[in-house]
Amino acid sequence: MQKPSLPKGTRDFGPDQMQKRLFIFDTIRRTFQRFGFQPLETPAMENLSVLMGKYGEEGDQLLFKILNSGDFANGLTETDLQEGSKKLTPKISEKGLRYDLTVPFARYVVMNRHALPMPFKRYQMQPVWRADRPQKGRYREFYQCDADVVGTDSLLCEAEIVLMVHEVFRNLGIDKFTLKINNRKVLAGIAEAIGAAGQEGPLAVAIDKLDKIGKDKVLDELRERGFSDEAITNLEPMFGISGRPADVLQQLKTWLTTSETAQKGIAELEEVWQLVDQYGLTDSRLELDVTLARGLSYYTGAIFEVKANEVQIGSVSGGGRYDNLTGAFGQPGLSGVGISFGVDRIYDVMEELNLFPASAGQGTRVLIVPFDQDARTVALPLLTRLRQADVAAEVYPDLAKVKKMLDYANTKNIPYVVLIGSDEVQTGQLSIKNMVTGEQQKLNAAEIVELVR
RNA sequence: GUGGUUGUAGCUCAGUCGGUUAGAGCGUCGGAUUGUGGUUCCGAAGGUCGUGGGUUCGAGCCCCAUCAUCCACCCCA
Repeated sequence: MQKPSLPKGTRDFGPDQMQKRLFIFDTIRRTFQRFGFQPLETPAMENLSVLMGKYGEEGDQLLFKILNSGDFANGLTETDLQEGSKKLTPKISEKGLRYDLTVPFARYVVMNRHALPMPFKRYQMQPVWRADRPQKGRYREFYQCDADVVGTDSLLCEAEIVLMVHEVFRNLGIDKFTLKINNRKVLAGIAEAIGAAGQEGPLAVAIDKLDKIGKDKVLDELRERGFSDEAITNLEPMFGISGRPADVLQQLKTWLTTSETAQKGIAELEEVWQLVDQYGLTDSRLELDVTLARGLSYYTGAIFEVKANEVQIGSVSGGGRYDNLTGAFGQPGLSGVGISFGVDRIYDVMEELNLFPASAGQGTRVLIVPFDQDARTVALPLLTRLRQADVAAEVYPDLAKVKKMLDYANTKNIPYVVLIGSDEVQTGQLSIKNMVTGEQQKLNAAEIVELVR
């Protein structure tokens, strides 16, 4: 006999967990729909040609690859084997599990471009897979809830993302969150201004860690990554920037006056702020963070990241604008912007902070307990009436001891139990017991439906 | 990919210096109670001590390997 087990980094979701997860999914879905996004699903697996090269070198390594079906080794030669896994992989694997929802979306848009309304707004809530090492808040299979708009570069979309983030987290009950925003053009501008044009990638990765490891170590890392002493000296003004968003933007403007790219990024950030204001967002959690970088290489404009303030667990949501994602699939010039909610981390946050409402765990409302065969003639019609009244109801299927049946109700947290024995069958007055208070009263079927609905 | 942590009952864990028959709580099942649960009382079942090797008169405990797990780094939701 073998012990059953689960692949590393994957999990089952039992009924209790699922009910809470569905609460999260439902909350997010309602917001997406309210903002005019339409549902989309794509296959779990994609051709590797679609996936490879979209997430940078690191991303390619984290892709789960699927071994070709059938005789995958057919036609392989000794030299193939000796050339190492990198050359061997494409010969034995042509499919992979999706790594995120944005790239499959871009593929879908390109394949269906003639049929889609433009701008096209879609939401998608599906699992994605990454082959990295699991740890707290990090799984190999996890769910993302994405909303993206393609076919417009209007900054209204960025503003709407800001609004959606606020709506979702407030509806979930996560009031203490921070929505950080930055713009890749500003980062590119900084690289330009310090004389390291085109190096914004490594620059961003390093300064992203500022609040974590401090200024000195960031500078060390930049040196290691090959930035010149001159560039590092030129970066100095960045560490002095502070104040309210408007002040920060003003300081950036002055500092980066020579970079056209930076000026554009700054102007975009200003406009997003202005638009959010016009939407009338109150008590905004939006913060400007010049050190925010984000990894995925395809972002070109705004970048977002959401953190839950009271829980140490990476970001719970992230996104940004990508100007040319569909370009890789032969359709350049289509700009898009999107946001992704990480359901699993949101779940962990809500669990840790005890934020799930009691209603998120509601299952069966009424359990009917017939004492004998005869009692079923009363039980089954009542069951139907309850269900017609939209009350979640079930009957205990076996003729067991009453204790056992009431235990069942307790384990499933069922608030009402209807007990039916010979007395009840004769009089039509059924015993209904409130499992929370322990109170029991006799009511007829119609009154019971009325009480519990 | 790098570093570390922990693996003992279904779950959470204890187990002294290496010593003879490996424990507790919770849960499960049965009974007290053949029409009343969640409280109480009584009883029972449940173990390849992750796996393989080694040291020893003797290993849950020490050593090596291996697998799994969790945590941190890299990176990310």
